[in-house]
Amino acid sequence: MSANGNIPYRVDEAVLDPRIIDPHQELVEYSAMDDAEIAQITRVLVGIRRWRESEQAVSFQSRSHMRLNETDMKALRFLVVSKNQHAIVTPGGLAEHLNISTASTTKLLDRLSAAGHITRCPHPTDRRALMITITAHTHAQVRDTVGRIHARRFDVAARLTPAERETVIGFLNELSDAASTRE
Amino acid sequence: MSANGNIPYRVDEAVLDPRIIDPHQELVEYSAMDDAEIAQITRVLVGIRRWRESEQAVSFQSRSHMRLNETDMKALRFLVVSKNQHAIVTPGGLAEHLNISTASTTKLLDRLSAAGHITRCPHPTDRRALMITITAHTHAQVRDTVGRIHARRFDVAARLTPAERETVIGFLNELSDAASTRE
DNA sequence: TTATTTAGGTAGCTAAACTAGTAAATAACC
DNA sequence: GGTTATTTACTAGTTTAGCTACCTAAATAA
Repeated sequence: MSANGNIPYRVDEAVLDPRIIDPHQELVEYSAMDDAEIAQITRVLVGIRRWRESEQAVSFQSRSHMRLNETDMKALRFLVVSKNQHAIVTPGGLAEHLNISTASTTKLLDRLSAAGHITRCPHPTDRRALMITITAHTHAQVRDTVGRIHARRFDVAARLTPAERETVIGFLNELSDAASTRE
Repeated sequence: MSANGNIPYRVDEAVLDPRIIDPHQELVEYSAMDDAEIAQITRVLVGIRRWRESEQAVSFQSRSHMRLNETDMKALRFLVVSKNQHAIVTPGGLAEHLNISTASTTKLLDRLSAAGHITRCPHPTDRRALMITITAHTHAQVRDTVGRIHARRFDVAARLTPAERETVIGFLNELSDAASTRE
């Protein structure tokens, strides 16, 4: 395991090294830096991990509250968004969005329909197709959940100064670029 | 749906409003702000979403490369981390970490064992229990993957100035706090 | 008008979770 | 010290949610 970019790294026997950087004992060495700087960078990485974990926890909570699996929840979110856009959702379109087969989508719609979350209606123009409509109650429920999360993020971003926002935007974009680069 | 914090929000009919804030047409109104500020905040939110998506993509890539499902990969990561900490992993401990039953863990270990990723060894002190050890090849492989991701994040954080890092740390921590607060 | 494609559904299969119950080892209690 | 309770991993059988293959009706292309 050698350097893969401009940072040499090592992730092993971390517990033997005084510069432990996160709760899971991963270690990145960067010899040109002093300990204080490494400690600060470590706090960034811990922040990333902590945020990811809290996001997962929130998503799990809302799903288990509505007794839905991940795909079914994703389907409902898609339906809410599509309704906002006045777009018609068909089983085929849903299958494409969720990356599952149309057969699995049939089962998914059976589940959501049985639970009273959606109804299958005739498509206004294509008599082969269906129009999936989310029920009023479920629409309000999902919209509220999504909106709450969104409002919280908005709130956090709103409290930053414009300059701080640019810093955060740059950081997030670099993280995304770094993650998607396969060298 | 009324205000839940200090930001009133609305997530509906977004397409009818000029201040659309993200690709999924969710909308947060904040009447005290001008459009430029809202646009900037929107870029923060888009950055968050984009990063999440790229993280998922990377995780999926590494899993499909090793032909593992999410739980199995999580198990291997846990084994690597535990090895770094010189901690013994038992099937029971693994079940607890993964939030699955011990029966499911037995099957999981069968899969990982058949693929040559782990071996079941006798526990050094408890003759009922097992000690799960990750094979050298798999250990190196997983460690490398995790290390690479980690190194990239480290690299991005390292390129920030100390002041920028504090901004990012504060932002991430506030996001985590906001997500985990259930009011 | 005929042939092909498209949309959604059915049937049956599989992976990976679950619950219930088992044998062996260990811990707790008189 | 011997009996009882608990813990550990496992087996067996069930459930959930995906898949492929195939079907019918409707729309579209030749």
